[in-house]
Amino acid sequence: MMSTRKTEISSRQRDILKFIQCYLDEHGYPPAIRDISAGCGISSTSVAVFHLKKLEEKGYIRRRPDISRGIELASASDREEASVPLIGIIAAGMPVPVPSADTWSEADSADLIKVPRVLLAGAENVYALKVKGDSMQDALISDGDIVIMESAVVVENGETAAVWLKNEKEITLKKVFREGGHIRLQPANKHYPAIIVSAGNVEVQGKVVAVLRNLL
Amino acid sequence: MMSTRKTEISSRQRDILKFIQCYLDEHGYPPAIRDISAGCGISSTSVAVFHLKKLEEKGYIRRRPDISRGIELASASDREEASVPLIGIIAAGMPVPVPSADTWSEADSADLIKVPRVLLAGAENVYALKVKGDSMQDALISDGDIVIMESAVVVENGETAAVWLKNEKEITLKKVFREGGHIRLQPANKHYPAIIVSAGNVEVQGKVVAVLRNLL
DNA sequence: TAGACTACAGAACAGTTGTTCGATTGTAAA
DNA sequence: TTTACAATCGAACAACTGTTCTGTAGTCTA
Repeated sequence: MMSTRKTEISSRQRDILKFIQCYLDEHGYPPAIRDISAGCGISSTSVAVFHLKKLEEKGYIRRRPDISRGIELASASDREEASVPLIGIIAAGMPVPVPSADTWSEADSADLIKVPRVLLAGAENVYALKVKGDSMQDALISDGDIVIMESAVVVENGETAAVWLKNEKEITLKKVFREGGHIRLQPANKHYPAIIVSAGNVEVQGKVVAVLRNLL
Repeated sequence: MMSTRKTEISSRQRDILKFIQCYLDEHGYPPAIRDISAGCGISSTSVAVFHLKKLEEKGYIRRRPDISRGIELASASDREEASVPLIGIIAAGMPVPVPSADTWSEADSADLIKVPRVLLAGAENVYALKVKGDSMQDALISDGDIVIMESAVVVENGETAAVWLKNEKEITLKKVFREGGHIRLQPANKHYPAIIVSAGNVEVQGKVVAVLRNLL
């Protein structure tokens, strides 16, 4: 019963795990077994293999047999971020840019921004817009914010969307509720009033997935 | 003069570059030359080597000679995100958790969140807090938002900080301005009034670096 | 004490992988 | 046409690297 529990690892194993993370950070590719041995002061590759097996059993890493440097961290840091194209700006009196089919295939790395994948919650066909002006403070959105959008022309009740009001010729970010022929647009800031508009006056431009704000 | 300019790459080279990115995304380690050949429909490793040299000359990748899978992307996607410890919640009537010295050394991967490094703008000693309640809507911050903070006890004029008001026993996020003995706390939402407090009543808990909001 | 387990070392083997050389083809410039 | 160069193929070599085997040593438990 004194045996190590599944999630517990020895100090040597923690060393190795940390070394792998650092090496990956520094080089962009994983270390070879001999790199690990040397880096952790182990004088035999078999010892590294031994601990690597433990780490794999305990779920900290994954390995591909017979593949050089085929070590993956279970906390797969790479998979936890996505590249999203920044395709334009969003402001009150302006329709939002609409992503074209090849927005995502043409990797114009200049306009790609990194977003933690957890923020995306599995959404696909996402793109980013930079907010211009203070017209969306009722949506708790500030000038300079980055809004992550998902392509959509319909939204579920209660979801936040970028809505184009045809009559007013205005873009607004609000929670959308269908209510008997009319549509209620509810600001995120509860101190602001909801507005009721006719279904024909609204055009959903996309769902709001996330908001990034940089204060520095 | 018709020769390819430095930044231009052939379609084959773009293919290879894209393949490397995808492979890295999928596996967590770079492809071997033979993986590239197979993945791009090239039947000789020397052709891949040939194009890899071009890509390196043009600055798109870096290579380590004689190292298996020793390919680094110049756009170092890995270096573009940071892990930030999520150490607690922030709410109106509660002092914010203060990070201890070993908050950053003890990698409790459970409470680490990934943040694009561009959002950090070089800030160090950053930590994350989850916002509880709607008390900070004047700061354009919503219930459920993640606030990225930087340890600091002093702030420059105009910077946004988490401020503890001793008399009111309340946390608030505001822009801080020193104005002749007093301090003006300015909400991000311009429709809300600034408040003036005595210097002795404020205690800066940290700078606000960024805000993440997930609507889905 | 014997048995089981963890941790380590050294070495040999085999598979993976980077490198290099020679040869071929197509296009564009001299 | 000749020359130059980009792009390709095939094959062989050498280095890198993962795997495995044989030992040794220390600790804990029955």
